[in-house]
Amino acid sequence: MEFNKLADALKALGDPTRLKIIALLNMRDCCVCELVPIFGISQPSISKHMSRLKNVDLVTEKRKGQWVFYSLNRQQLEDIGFSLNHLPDFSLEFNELEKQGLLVTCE
Amino acid sequence: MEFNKLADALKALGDPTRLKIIALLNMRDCCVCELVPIFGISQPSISKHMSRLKNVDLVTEKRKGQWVFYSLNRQQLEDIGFSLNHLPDFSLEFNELEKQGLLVTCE
DNA sequence: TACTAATATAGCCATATGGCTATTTCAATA
DNA sequence: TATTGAAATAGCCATATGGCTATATTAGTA
Repeated sequence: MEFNKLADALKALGDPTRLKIIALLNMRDCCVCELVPIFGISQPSISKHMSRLKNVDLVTEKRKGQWVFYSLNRQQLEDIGFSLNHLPDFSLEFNELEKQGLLVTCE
Repeated sequence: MEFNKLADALKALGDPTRLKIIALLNMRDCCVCELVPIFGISQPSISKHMSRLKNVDLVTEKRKGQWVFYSLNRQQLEDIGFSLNHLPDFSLEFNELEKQGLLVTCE
């Protein structure tokens, strides 16, 4: 996953409410009106959280009648875990540091 | 990992600067004065980032002479990835919803 | 066509965040 | 001891965030 996308996705996950929403969606698709009583926060607040999760492709939505059901994008969640364990190679940065004599080689 | 700790750790990772610091530490231990020219931000800003990473156990520090070297806590990073792929079971929340007749069972 | 229910959007507000400069602390050294 | 260099802390500021209420939008129904 592209580096800044990864940071964005982690940021979206780094809120207890959104993380719990992800855990709930991992069990079962949910609509907004189910999440409201679980969290005890307003409907617009839940909607805003869903919007953030959707923006980083962690959830998808599907309208069913008057409800909008949200599903977890498990692939994206896996990709995040994978990316965390396969962080990009930044040796170029160290080469640059060395070129400028800024590497600290201690002991 | 405890749920709120996980959210805190993800939040710490959810910033491009800190995520890149983690990626850099994955290659090699670094001190603050090496990170400053890499990011082009002030020394106190780097220090603050290191402090946040330390608070969620993603890095450890070791003083060597006048420098403080930071190391990645790979175990913690792995734990985060693992926890993401093994989110807690929140069926109780759905039981509660059902008890209150708030489950939306559509189609 | 109204009316209701679910969801989204707009906009407000208090707090958190990520940058900065100035200053302090701590270790090495002249 | 005085000085220098690295890192941490304090405190400022602009922006982002996560809550809220009010209002729009959309689908189902009387």
